[in-house]
Amino acid sequence: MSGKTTREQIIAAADELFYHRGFEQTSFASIADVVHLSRGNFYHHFKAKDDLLDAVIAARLADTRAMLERWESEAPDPADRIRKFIDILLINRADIQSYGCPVGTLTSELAKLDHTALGAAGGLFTLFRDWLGEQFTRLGYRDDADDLAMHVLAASQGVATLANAFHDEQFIRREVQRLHDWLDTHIDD
Amino acid sequence: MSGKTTREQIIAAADELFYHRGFEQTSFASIADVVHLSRGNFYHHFKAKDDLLDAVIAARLADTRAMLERWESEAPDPADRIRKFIDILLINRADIQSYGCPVGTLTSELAKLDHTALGAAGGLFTLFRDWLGEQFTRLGYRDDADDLAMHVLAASQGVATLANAFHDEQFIRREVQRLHDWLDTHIDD
DNA sequence: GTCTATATACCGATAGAC
DNA sequence: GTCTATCGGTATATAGAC
Repeated sequence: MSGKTTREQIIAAADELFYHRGFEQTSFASIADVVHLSRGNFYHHFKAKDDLLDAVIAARLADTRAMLERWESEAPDPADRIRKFIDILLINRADIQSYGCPVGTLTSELAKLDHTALGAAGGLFTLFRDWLGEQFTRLGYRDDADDLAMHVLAASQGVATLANAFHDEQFIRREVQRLHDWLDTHIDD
Repeated sequence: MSGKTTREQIIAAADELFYHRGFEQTSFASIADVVHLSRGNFYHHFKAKDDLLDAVIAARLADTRAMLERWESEAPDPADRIRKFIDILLINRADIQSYGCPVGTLTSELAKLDHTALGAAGGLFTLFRDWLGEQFTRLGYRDDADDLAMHVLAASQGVATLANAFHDEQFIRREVQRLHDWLDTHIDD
C-alpha cells in the first residue's frame, strides 16, 4: 500500500469489488471504505463512475499484457504457451468457483447494461484471442488459427461459468485435462 | 395477453427484462410500465422482488421441462435429442448475441449478489445436466455420462459468452458444427 | 488533497382511499 | 384489484470549507 498512489489504490480496490460483486452493484461508498477515503474526495480522482471503470479496464489490459509477455519469456514453445493459458483455470479455480471469470462476467454485465465500455472490456478478450491465435499460427495453422483461438477461449469461458454455478473443482480438473488432450491432438511434431 | 392473468403478465415481463437488463438492474417501475400497472399495485401480486424472482425461475423451470418433454417425443434417438440441445445455440443466436444465455447470465449475476435464489437458478442448469446425462446413459455411457453432459453444457455456455462479447454469428455456426462433430465421435452404431 | 454537507434521483416497500 | 401518495434508504454527483 505504501508505494501506491491514492488513485492506484482506488483502481485496485474497484478492480476487486467489480469482480466480486459486479460493476453496477459496487458503490463508491464501498470502494471508499476499502481505501479509507470519504465519498466526496472520490470525485477529485475520478469525475464519474464510468471513468473509474475505464481505468479498471485499462489496468486489467496492462496486467494481462504483462502476463502474456511473461509467459512468452518463460515458454518459447507455442504449445506450452497455450497450456499456460489453459492452466489459469486451475490456478484461479478458487476465485472462478466463487466469482466466475473476471473478463466474461464483466462483459456479460456491461452487455446487459448496454454500457459504452463494453467495447473496451471486449478488448480483454481480444487480447487473449490474438495472442492465442499467434501461438496457433506458430504451430503451423494459417486460416483457422483464429478459429482455434476462439475455441480455446470459449472452452475456458464455459468451464468458468459452470464451475461458478456448481462450485465443482473436480469438474474444472476434468475439463482442463480434456482441453490439454484436445490440444495434443492439434500438435504434429 | 388476453388469456393471461395479471400475475402471469408480470412474470412474463419480468422474465424478459431480467434476461435483457439483468435482475438487479430491472426495477419494479420498468416492469410496471410494460404491464401497464402502477408500482403500488405490484405488491398485491408479489410481496417482494425476491418473490418475483422465485416465480420467474419457477416459470423458466416449467418452460424448460416442457421443452425437454417435447424434444423427447419428437426425437426417440438420444443422440438426436442431444443435437436438439446443441442447436438451440443456432435457434436463439440473435438473443444470445445480444444478451448471452439466460441461464448462465442469471446464475453469474446471482452468484455475485450472493443471492439466496442462486440455488434455484442453478436448478435450471441441473435440469439440462440430468437430461443430457440420461441421453448419454442411453447411448451406452455409464460412469462418465454426467461428465459428458457437463462438457456439452460447458461448451454451450462458452459459445454463448463469446458470441455475446463479439456479436459473431459465424463463430456460433463454427462451434455448433464442432460440437456436432464431437458428438458423432462419441456415438458407436 | 481531504473533508463534511448536501442536491437530486431512484430504489424497494407500505398505507390507505376507491 | 387498482390506484395515489409517501416513507426510508441508498445511489451518483456537487459545493465549498479546511
